Amino acid sequence: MKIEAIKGMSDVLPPESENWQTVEQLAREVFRTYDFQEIRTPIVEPTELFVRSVGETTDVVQKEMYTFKDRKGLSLTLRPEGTASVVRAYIQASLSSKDPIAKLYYFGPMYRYEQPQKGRKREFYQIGVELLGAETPLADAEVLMLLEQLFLKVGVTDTNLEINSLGCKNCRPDYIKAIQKFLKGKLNKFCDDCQKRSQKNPLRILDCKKEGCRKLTEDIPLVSDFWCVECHQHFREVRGLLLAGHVKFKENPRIVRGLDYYCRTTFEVLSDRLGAQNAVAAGGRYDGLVKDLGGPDVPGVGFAIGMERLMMLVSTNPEPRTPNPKPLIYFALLGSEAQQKAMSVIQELRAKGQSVGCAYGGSLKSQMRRADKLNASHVVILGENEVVKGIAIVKEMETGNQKEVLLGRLVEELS
RNA sequence: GUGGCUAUAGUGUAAUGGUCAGCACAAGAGGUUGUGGUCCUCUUUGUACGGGUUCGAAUCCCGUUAGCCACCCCA
Repeated sequence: MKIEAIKGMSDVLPPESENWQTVEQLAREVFRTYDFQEIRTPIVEPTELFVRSVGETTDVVQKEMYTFKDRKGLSLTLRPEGTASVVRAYIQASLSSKDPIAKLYYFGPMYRYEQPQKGRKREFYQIGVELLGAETPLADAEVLMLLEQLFLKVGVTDTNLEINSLGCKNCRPDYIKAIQKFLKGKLNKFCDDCQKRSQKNPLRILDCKKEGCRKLTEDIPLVSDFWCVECHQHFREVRGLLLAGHVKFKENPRIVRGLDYYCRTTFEVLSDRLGAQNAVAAGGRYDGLVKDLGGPDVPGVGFAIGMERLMMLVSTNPEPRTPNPKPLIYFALLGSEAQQKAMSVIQELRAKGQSVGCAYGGSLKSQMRRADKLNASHVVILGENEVVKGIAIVKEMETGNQKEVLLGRLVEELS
């Protein structure tokens, strides 16, 4: 009976894990240049947090959360997204009273109980950014500029940024009413899903993929016609700033987000190399959220990048085979006496930062074969003969040259 | 939650219902005293799981699980 990872969850093995590290490192570098700082929050939170932030009627809350009771009967949930936790932490630590602006980023796993498919796992990693405390369009623009920079930095250049504004508390209700009015009388012509959407979240009808529904909504009223003066102004300024910052984007009045807390600016980064789940990053503004969760009335804007999806775009770049040897020194050891003699040398080299491997047994031939497989730059051969003479043989693998070195001089020779 | 496709060593793949499930790569051990890559020899590892049909099942049927793809939805 084999034990395997559960459905929708997978291991990131070497050498792929190295690629993850590289991307994460580049991301951290970008965050630093934008003066964002890392926040780490628990993976498990009270269920209530997500119900209240993401929204009771959303699919994420209704059917996708990993929710369970702890030993005292408290309802806990594995976080399905990052923003709620960050906002919770922001409120809990009273960050707003220490600094009116908080610029935070995170990196970690999220959990959603969904049917896995291309680019979608039940456990998936996100890189996220939250900028709290700034209502100005400049904040939206800065976050989007950061996002673009990050993609450029990791070498992904064939994605498209699409933006929209969902309006705010004041003007969105009018828009929803308009949609419902538009649907009246012809709802039965829409697909089953859209009929359900008209009740639950009428905005979603806008991004139905079915051709029939698409046709029917060709002349549906657009949000832009319902923006209040402030939303209009806000969105115009965001666009202006993006243009000034040379960020390429497309306006898409049909972008609708599935999480309730979004308002005003929303955006998605799309790729046609990802299959049906074509968004590699998405986000937007969430001005009422902090207050809704019991904090001060602080605005916010942020995004999350799907790490697995990003890696799909990154790793398809052809990587050149590098035959260059690694700076790895491999110790071929024959006999227990040789092993003993090698210990202090190995320890010293590693302490100096040198990467060192050693054979755990086998013939010299197999040890050499292994050194070659590991792509070691040098092999130190230490057998019974060498121990007697108080020396070791140092072989440079690329040239095949080798020389005898006194044991006492080994560290010096190799570092 | 729904639908379609799939499941044979670590990986990629063969095998009309009928010998011991074959091949390649990978991995490991050797190739006259203790020296890597090429080459040669040998070795390890497999029909996802559970039922059924049959004289006989990798092969046909049912169920389960997992993977892939899509819907819903989302990063």
